Formats: sequence, structure tokens, C-alpha cells
Amino acid sequence: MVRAPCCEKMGLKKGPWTPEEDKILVNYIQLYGHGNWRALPKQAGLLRCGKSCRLRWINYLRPDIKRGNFSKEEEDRIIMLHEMLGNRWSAIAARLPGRTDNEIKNVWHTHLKKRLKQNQGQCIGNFKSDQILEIETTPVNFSIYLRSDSPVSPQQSYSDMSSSTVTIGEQTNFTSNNEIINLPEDDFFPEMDGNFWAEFENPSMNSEISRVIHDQEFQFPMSALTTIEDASDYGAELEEGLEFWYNVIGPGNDCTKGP
DNA sequence: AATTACAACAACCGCAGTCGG
DNA sequence: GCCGACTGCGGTTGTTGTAAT
Repeated sequence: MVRAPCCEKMGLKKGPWTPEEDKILVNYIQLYGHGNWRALPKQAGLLRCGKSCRLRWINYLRPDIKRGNFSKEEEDRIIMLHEMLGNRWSAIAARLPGRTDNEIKNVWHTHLKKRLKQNQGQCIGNFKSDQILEIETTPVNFSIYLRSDSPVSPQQSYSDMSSSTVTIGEQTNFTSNNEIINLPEDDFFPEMDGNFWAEFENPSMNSEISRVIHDQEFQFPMSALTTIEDASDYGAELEEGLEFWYNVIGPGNDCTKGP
């Protein structure tokens, strides 16, 4: 395939954008949209290649971008999502409103990778639902997600998930210091969207990719032993090939998982 | 004050996927 | 089905700001 010549070869400008260029690009897109990135710079009167314009718009000028530092919650969320999705920055960005894949990638390389390295021994892991997990640290963030070893149709899965939701919501989920913790059903199972199911359907996806069914981590503030048990019950009504997994993030280094 | 080292982030590059002719 | 144009993504590099020496 013949590659389109790069900006430099075409005598186009490279490097940082000036406020004037930004203004021209924003004005043009607000008036006419960005139907064809390649044609846009010429029509807008910019000495840039379409690729550069697109990147500038997507990563910086788009009105729905949230500027500023990442909150602790956002960083934790990136760590959790990266644990599950790997370097799929755009997939991670899709779950962080207002943040771009580039921004997330940068924050990962500059902050989070280091943070994880510093916290080596930190209890971060994925545990299948029939494993008993003992965590001797506090606090612990942890989320539950659905995992499939094979592509699953959204319709089938959704109906099975619905029936499971009731069961799970009514059950006692966790114990700590012999104290029973009931989790609110609404928080536990947020509404599922079609996009996420598409990941299951996409044959190019690694079958390891998981569907987050509870993606707002909740925190255990207790100081002693946390035991997650009887978890296999939760998966009982799932169709074959689907499993519940836990994703666990804790600050300490005393993490053991049971048999 | 000058220089160096490092962090943060913006931007670029090349590849792969998609789409239309 | 093939080809080329186009887009999106992820890895990498370049630039800028700031702290340390």
C-alpha cells in the first residue's frame, strides 16, 4: 500500500500548535465539523496535515475534555482497568469520561507505573469467584466482573445476568470481622451498555477480555481480616463459559488467596 | 546565575483496520 | 477480491517547565 507523504515532505508545519492555529481549527470545526480530516487543513487554511489536526482536536481542543490533574479515584480506576484491559488506552479512555487515550497513556507512564513499582507487594490480582480470598490489609478496593472464555451473545448473557442480579443482590456478599456486609443491589449492578458487550462479540478480541459488571470499586475500611467466601454461589446461574472474577487492589503486602 | 537532570505532556510516526470505488 | 484513501490506535520522541546542583 502506498503511504501518504508525511507533513514534512509536503512542506507542512510540525511541532507545537500556536493559539492562532488552535483558534482556526476550533472555529472551522464548530462551523463545518470534521468530515474529512485530510481535506480539513486546506479548507480551514492551516499549514498542517490532517493527522496533526485530528490529534490536536481529539487530545486538546475538544470541548468535552476534562483538563487538570487526575484525581486519586481516576488513577485507581486506570490501574484497575489497565489490569484488565492492558495497554488498550482507547478502551480505558472510553471508561473515563473527559479523558483522552493519550492523556491516560502519559499518566500511566509518568505516574502510575512508578507508583505500582513503589508499592511492590501491593495486593493486586484477579481471583476467580470460587476462590476464597483472605486479605490482611486495609483499605481494599475491589471490583467484580464477568469473564468469558468464549464469545457470548449479548442477548443470552444479559438475560442470564438479569436473573443472577436478583440472586446476588439478595445474598450476603462478604464478611469481615464476623460482621456481615450487605451491598446495595443498585450499586452492585449498574446498567450494562451495548458497547461493552461488543467486546465479547468482536472476534479479534482476546477472549481474556472481561466485561466489568461492577466497575465502581467500593472500599473496605476495616482493619482486620477480610474474607470473601461462598462466591461460587454467585456464578451458579450464569451460562456455561461465563464466570465471575474479583479484581482486588490493596495497599499492603499481606495478601493471600485461598485454595 | 548557569547548567544539568528529570518530569510532564504534547505531538509525531508507523501500523493495522475499514470502507468505498 | 483488489487497491488506495482514510482513520484510529499505541509506541515513541520532542519540547517545555522546574527542581537540584
